[in-house]
Amino acid sequence: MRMTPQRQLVLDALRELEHATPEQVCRHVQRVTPSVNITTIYRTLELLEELELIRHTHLGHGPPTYSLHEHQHVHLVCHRCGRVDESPRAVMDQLCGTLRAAHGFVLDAAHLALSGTCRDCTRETT
Amino acid sequence: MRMTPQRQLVLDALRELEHATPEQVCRHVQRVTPSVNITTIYRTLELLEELELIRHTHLGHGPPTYSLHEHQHVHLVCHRCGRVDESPRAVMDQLCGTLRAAHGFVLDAAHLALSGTCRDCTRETT
DNA sequence: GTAAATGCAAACATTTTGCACGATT
DNA sequence: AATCGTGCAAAATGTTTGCATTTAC
Repeated sequence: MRMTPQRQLVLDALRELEHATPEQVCRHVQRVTPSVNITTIYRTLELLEELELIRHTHLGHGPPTYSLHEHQHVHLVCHRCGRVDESPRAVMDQLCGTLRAAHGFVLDAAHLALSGTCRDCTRETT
Repeated sequence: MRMTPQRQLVLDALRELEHATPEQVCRHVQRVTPSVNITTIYRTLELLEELELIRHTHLGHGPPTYSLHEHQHVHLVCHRCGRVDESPRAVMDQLCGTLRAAHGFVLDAAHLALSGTCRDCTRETT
């Protein structure tokens, strides 16, 4: 496989943005090289994910967000304001064990976000 | 607000299907009344959700799935075979407390699914 | 009768595919 | 030269909107 400029640009973008949708990666890449097509972004993200250099997370509504593979954490999405907070993977350890025991289900804590109401929005409600 | 046949049909569909995407609801409804348009399905689902009669869950890829509001549980989605398992809400209780203490984040356990590898797929890998 | 709800067509957003052209080895 | 990667256009998918018509109250 070849390390083309486009592929390097996508990796650089994710390193800088930490996590981003395909659209956001595209805009970031196009600031440096405007000719890069969004199709290439999609194909590159897919490829880099197969190589396990990156991974994607579903935050709920809207497109998935991609990040470097080592950038592992649990995402907490507020369904009122949309804010995305992060928590260390370890908060899921106990749940992880429970699900494995009860269902044989091996949890991938980082792939899906958790949804709820963030501190600020909770305060506003009361 | 009016209880139209279409709205009743959507509720009936969700009662029978337990959880379903807008597309699946539409197909189910159209078996009885083929004239119902998918636009109406979308609008009805949105309305019924505002009334808190139903809710939706993001299982990861693909469209959201809707279910009756009282039908609350945690969804476990296998990212290898796509199978969706269910677990009682209570398995999230401890995590729920941890997140509230650490982030002030009030978890909505049912809105997003958990992703991982199901028992069968885990067995196959080994 | 009136406001609300529906159906239809078209717009929209996101992602995927086919194919010809260009770059890399 | 052969293969792999890219850009472009078009298709596919999922969802939303505008508007005329119909329906429930």
